[in-house]
Amino acid sequence: MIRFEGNMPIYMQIIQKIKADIVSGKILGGDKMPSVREVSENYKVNPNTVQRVFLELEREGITYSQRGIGTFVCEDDELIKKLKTTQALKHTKRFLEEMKELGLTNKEISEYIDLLKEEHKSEST
Amino acid sequence: MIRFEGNMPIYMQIIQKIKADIVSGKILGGDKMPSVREVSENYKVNPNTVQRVFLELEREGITYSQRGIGTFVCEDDELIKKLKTTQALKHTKRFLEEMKELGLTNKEISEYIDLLKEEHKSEST
Amino acid sequence: MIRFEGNMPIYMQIIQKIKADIVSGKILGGDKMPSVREVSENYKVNPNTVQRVFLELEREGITYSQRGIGTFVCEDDELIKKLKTTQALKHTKRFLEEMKELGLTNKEISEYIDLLKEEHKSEST
Amino acid sequence: MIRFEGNMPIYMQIIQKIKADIVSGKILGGDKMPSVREVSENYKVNPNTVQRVFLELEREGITYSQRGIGTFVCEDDELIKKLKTTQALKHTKRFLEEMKELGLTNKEISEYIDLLKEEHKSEST
DNA sequence: GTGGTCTAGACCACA
DNA sequence: GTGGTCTAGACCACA
Repeated sequence: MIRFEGNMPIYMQIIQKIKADIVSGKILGGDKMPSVREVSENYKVNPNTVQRVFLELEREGITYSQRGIGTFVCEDDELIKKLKTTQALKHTKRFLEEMKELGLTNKEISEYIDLLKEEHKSEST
Repeated sequence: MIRFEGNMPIYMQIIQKIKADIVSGKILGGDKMPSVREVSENYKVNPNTVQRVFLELEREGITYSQRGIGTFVCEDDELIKKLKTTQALKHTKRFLEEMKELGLTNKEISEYIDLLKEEHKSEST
Repeated sequence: MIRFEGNMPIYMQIIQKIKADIVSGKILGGDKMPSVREVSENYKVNPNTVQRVFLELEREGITYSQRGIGTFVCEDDELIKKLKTTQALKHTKRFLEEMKELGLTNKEISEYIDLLKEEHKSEST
Repeated sequence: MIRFEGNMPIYMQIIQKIKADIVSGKILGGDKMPSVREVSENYKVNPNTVQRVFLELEREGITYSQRGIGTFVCEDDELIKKLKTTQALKHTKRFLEEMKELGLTNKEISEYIDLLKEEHKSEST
């Protein structure tokens, strides 16, 4: 169960959750996804919202749907790996740009990361 | 000139840009800010949007306005330092969350950063 | 084995394939069609779907079923020729509509065809 | 005003119409699109349906939206040209495959096209 | 005014 | 049962 946060729209939070599950191997290539109705009940969210999630995932090539049968995770493992790398690079690039913009040096950036890494450890689930 | 990106609302992007300019010393404590109209023309943006930016900056205590004279950057150096730290922590926290969600270890995160740090150096402005 | 494509429903794709096989002479008039179960296993498809395919083919007079014996391709050569023409016209009409909609002239349409005809030759099966 | 046809979903028909208008130059790069509400009233269609149309066009990079301002056609003329070529090639490829599947020769294919080209002329708007 | 998100709910094609 | 389309309508952030 997700607790939906702040400003990010619900459908995006669900997308992120699913992507994370795929990328981290909780959901495997070829797996059948739960149906729109199941996800909708599971997250207490309108089916249309889930529909949108599935549409988006399909458009990104992460899943494919077969009418009357269900929605499946793409079997192309390469694509999934690429997804992970692409996402990671995107986040890192953005982060570095933001930090540089504040006038921080590489060294200072590393210090901030080390600082919060520790916190993450101690409060980790 | 900013090229406005993706989903982040324009007013937030301008706020972030101004904060970065203050924190990195491009704009100094006590400096007069350009007028709403100037910023609006400069960025080709609706004056209402700039108005909102100024309101928010003032609410956060980063600027103060003097009726009929203009808006000025707060002279409190402490506050500016704090602003720098706050922003840096915010970016770092978000970044680590995103990377963890992809299932990346601390070590992998560091590798991504080191990878892009290098690029930043070579193509640096 | 067919790889089912995009949006066209599976049952239609199978119908089209069978029609093409009849029209091109791979299946001959009077031939016994494989059973629903065979087709279903062959294409890894739900028997209901195949049932629907057979129903439709029979409705169009392309096949006829004999209870307890099986389904047979119609022996009427005229009908098969007509089928060929009908299908060809259908495809052509649709194609021309799509191309016109893009604002292409007759000349440009011919150029596209000549271009791809060549490719088809060189990589032909 | 479009009269919506047969099986193709309304939102796709609107997308096709808009793409055709862009590709044929009726709508130019940089133009502001009519608002969701306007299109919705214009076509007597639910705003959500139009929303979906705009989403799709944006995802394909054909338009971009600015919150609170409106939706605009992408200014990249190259992209629009590419769109035209891509679409044309896609249609042609599919068409040739279908016709080959019927066992038709290149010459026969050309004959079908010439046949219908004529009709298109005589009944053209 | 303009786009974005979400709910509620109907109806359909397909398997 | 499963996904796909569409309507009606609310509420919001943004400009």
